[in-house]
Amino acid sequence: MKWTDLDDNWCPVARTLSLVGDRWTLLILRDCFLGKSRFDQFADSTGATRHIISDRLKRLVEAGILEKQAYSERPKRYEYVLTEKGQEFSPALVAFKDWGKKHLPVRRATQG
Amino acid sequence: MKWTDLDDNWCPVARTLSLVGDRWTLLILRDCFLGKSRFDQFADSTGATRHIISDRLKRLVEAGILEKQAYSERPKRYEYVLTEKGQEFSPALVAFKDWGKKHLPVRRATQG
DNA sequence: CACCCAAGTTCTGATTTGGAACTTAGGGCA
DNA sequence: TGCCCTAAGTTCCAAATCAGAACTTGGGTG
Repeated sequence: MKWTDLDDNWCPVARTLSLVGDRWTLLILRDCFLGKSRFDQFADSTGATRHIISDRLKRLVEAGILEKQAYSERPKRYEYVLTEKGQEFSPALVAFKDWGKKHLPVRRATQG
Repeated sequence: MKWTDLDDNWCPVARTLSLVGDRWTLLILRDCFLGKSRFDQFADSTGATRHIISDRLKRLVEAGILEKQAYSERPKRYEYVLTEKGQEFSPALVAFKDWGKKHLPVRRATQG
């Protein structure tokens, strides 16, 4: 079964997972909620390869969760910002955060 | 970067994702909240291969999110039930459900 | 004995990922 | 003009993961 085969599943959880059901996608969304918006920020912050960042941003834009906006014209440069649909995803990340804080205490410091 | 390299990340969302940050793991947890508990139920319901189910159940048990309980002695048979730690993950799945219901209407019926 | 069940494990080929280098379209400055 | 810098990707190949099907284990049933 492929990733996107879940997009018409009867279950809304499964449909949601067909879009955001992977580590890197969710980390990118976390970064968006932390105010990050640029390609290199996502790459540095998540630790994913540029290849993955590129792919995931494409999916998120297609899904209408992020919007690609030019912030510079001559060198064309884009940033990615949450749409309203994307903003409304915050309860899920908050739930992840709360669960992680309670059940997965950090053992040693790492850079984010 | 590997899966489990996130388990000591400063961010609780990242640490949570190191355990449950994939499609199949989250679908298995959804099934648990729907009352399912057996290997074949997970395989049938999620559409993941038996290989994946086996691997994910192992991780979830190791992480203390599920507990393996024998429900038959002679043929030894096990089922998987949510621990309290697992139960407390429900807000995240509820958030996924709500978001999916609102933003990803189903287009055609599929079997779950 | 032949066939069925549940819970896995094993196998092989296909897909995805990781990591590093490269590209594109300029800007700064000597 | 030449050289290095930035930001946003793309490309390459080897390594890891996955899909799908078959097989295994330890019984039970007719």
